Amino acid sequence: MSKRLKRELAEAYRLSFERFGHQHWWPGETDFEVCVGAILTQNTAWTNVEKAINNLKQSNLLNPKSLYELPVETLATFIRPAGYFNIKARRLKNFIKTLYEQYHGDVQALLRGERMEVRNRLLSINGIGKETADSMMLYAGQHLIFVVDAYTRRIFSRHGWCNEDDDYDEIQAICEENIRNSGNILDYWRDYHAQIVMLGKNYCKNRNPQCEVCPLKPLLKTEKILSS
DNA sequence: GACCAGGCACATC
DNA sequence: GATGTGCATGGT
Repeated sequence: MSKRLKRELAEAYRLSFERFGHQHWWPGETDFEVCVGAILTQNTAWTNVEKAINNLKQSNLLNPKSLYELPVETLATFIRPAGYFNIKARRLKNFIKTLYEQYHGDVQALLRGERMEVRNRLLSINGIGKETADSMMLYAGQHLIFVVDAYTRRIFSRHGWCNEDDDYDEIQAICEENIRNSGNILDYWRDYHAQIVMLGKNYCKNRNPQCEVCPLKPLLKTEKILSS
């Protein structure tokens, strides 16, 4: 039934890995940096996020205590290159307030616990949605949870692996059920999501997909599977 | 100059 | 519950 789906998703990874190699995500030296990056990269190119993070690093502000004490208006000036800097400054402050006041600035403490409990804990922070929460859990924590993003929906629906209008949780369920391997699943899911982003950035733009040179081209002509 | 980027919350119907 | 809108910089 979904054997074919499993096979295609495994093949998609293999083809992408062959092109890009292992991505060793998430980029970031500490789990705290991963969380900050997860908020800053919302609807934003990573190159812009890097500038913002470097601004914080150069001023020795990239730690829970410093950012907790930094006024939100000042924070906004540092993260300006990441775009949406006013709203993101508030979102970062919301996250850090919870982290600092309830978990002593300990990211591992914040991320510790049963998966849905931790997820709901993160989702209750204004400015953290499903993708941001799941990214923190998968990459900063050790949680087995699959990160879905705009590229995932686009690539999966174009290949018939999900429906165009499936919501976040539906696509996540498809991924978690059908993307398995016999080795280290945590590492596999981390790099699988990274590969999806690489494919999306390079070959699957909204208006102008580059299917001819996409490593997934061999999979494109297959008939649609997975209907409900 | 148009388009795009690793979303999210909120208003309105 | 579905749909629309504001948020903003920087690269192609």
